[in-house]
Amino acid sequence: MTGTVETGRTVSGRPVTVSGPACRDCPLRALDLFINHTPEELELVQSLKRGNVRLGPDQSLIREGQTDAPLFTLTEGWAFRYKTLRDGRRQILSFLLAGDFIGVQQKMSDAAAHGVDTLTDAVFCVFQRDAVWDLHRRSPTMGFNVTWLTAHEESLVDDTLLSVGRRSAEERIATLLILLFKRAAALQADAGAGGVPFPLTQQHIADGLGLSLVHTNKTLRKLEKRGLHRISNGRLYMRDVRALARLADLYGDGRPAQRPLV
Amino acid sequence: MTGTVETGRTVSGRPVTVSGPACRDCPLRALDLFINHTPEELELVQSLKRGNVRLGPDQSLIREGQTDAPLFTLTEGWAFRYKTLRDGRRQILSFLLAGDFIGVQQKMSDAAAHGVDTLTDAVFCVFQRDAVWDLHRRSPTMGFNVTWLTAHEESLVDDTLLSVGRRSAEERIATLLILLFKRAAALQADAGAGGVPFPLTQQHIADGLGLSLVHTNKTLRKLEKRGLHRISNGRLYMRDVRALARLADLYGDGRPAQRPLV
DNA sequence: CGACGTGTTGATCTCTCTCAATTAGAGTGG
DNA sequence: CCACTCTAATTGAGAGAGATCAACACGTCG
Repeated sequence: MTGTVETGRTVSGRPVTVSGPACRDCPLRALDLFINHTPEELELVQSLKRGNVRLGPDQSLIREGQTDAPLFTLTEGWAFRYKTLRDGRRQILSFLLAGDFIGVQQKMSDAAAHGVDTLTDAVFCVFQRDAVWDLHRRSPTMGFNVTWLTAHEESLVDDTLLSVGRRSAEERIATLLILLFKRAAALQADAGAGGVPFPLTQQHIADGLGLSLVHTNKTLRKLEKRGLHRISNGRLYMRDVRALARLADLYGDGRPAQRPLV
Repeated sequence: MTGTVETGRTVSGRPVTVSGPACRDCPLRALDLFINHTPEELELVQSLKRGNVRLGPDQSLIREGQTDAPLFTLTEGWAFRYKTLRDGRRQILSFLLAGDFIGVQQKMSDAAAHGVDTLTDAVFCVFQRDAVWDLHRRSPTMGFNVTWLTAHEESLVDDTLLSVGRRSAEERIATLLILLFKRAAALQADAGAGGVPFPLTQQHIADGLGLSLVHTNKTLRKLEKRGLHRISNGRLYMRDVRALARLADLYGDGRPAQRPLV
C-alpha cells in the first residue's frame, strides 16, 4: 500500500488517488469467479490505470448527459446505472457489483448517456479515456474480454427488459431477488448461508423494475409474509428459492462461465 | 454475382449459400452511415464469412435457448430479438435493421439466449462461430468495432428499458416511432420525404413496448387521429415530429457517429 | 367461399398508481 | 436522556391506465 497520493485529477469532486493495490494485487483476482490474466496483461491494464476514486453512498460517479467520462471498474461496493425523464421519472438500467466495467457505452453511444450513482461506499479504478482502444490495440485477449463484458452487461439489461415489459410486480421482484442474490453470493467466499449484502432501498427496487414505491413495498411485504425471502439490516436472505424461482419463471440456473476481470 | 452455390451448411432449415456480393461489394458500404474499412479489413471479414442465408418474413433465424448459433450480420430486411416466458408472454428486446450484428451476446451470456425472427424478407451474412475472437486477434481495429457495435446495441436496449419502465403508452409509442424512423431513414438514400418502410404489426409494437395488443391499437389510433403520424401499406410517415418528440421527451436529436459495419 | 391474420372498437375488470398518514430508526443538539 | 428531524418503510383508500374479453371489419389466399 503506497499511502494516499493524489494525482491532481478529480472525478465528481473527489480526488483521484494512486492509493489502492496494484492490478497484480487486485482483491478481485482472488475470487475464482474471474479468469486468470497473464503478468503481461496485468501490466498492460496497470499502465492504463489512472488511479482510484472512493465515493460514499448515494454519490454520483457519472452524471446523466455527461459524455466525456473516463472508464471505470467497480472494485468494491455497489452502484447502479440509470436514466431519467425530464419530469424526474427514473429508470435504473442495471445494478453494478464488484468486477463490473463502466463507461464503454458512454463513448460509443449516440443516445444520451446514463448516470451512475453509488449505493454504498465504493471504490473505482479509473482508466484513461481511450483505454478501450489501447486494450484492443495492445492485447487481443484483453480486447476480447472487453467485448465479452459489454455483451454480458447487455444480457443483464435484456433480462430486466423482459421483466419490466412482461412480468407482474410479484414476478419482477422474485426475479430481481434471485438474480441479485446470485451475483452477490458469487462475490463472497462464504456462499449464501447467512444471506448476502443488499444495500438497495425500496425506491431503488421500484426504479429498477418500473414500479411505484408503494406497490413495491406492498409486494415485497407479501412475499416476505409468505416466507419467500427476508430483507433486514441491509442483508437479503433467501427463504424459499424454489417458490421464488417458480414465480420468476427463470430458465436453468445458469452458472455463469468464468468472466474476465477487464 | 456468383450464382447460388450451396455450402452444405444449413441455418434454420435454410441452406447457407455462397451467393451474394463479396464484402468488398457489400451494398451497405455505399451508405456513408458506415465508416470505410481498409482492403485488409475487408479481406479479413471475407475470410471469416461462411456465406449467406435468406429468409422470408416471420421466420426464425435463432431459436430461444439455442446457444450454439453462429454470428450474423443483417444485410437486408428487418428482424428482431426477443425473449418469452413459459406461458407465452413475449418481450421484443430490439429491432434489427441492415448493418446490425447478431449473436455476440449469445456466446457471452450465462443467461438464457434470446430468439431472432425476421419481419421481412431478409439476408444475413453468416460467420463462423469464433469470428469474434479471430477479428480481435487479427485486427485490433475490427475488434474495437465489435465492441463498439455491442455497446451501441446495449444503448438501444437501455432506451427501450427506460420507455417500458417509465413512459406511458402514448409516450412509448411516440418514442418508438421516432427512433425507428430515424434508423430506417438513415438507411435509405432519399431521406424521409415519402416515409420509411415499417414492417411491424401492432403485435410487434405491443411486444416491443410491454403493452397489450388492444391498448397498442387504441393508442396508435389516437396519435394518428391527432395527426402525429400515419402508418399505411407498410410505411411510416411522420406528420408532426415536434409533437411526437415532445411526447417522447427525447434528449437531443443525436445524430449517430459514423458506425462500423462489422 | 371459408379460413386466417391483422386491425378496430366497445365494455368491463384489475393491477398498479397516486394521495395521505402513520410508524420505525438513525442521527443531532441540548 | 429527551425532543427534534429526516429518511425509509408501512398501510389504507380511491382513482386510473392499461389488460382482458368479445365482436366485427377487411384483405389475402388456397
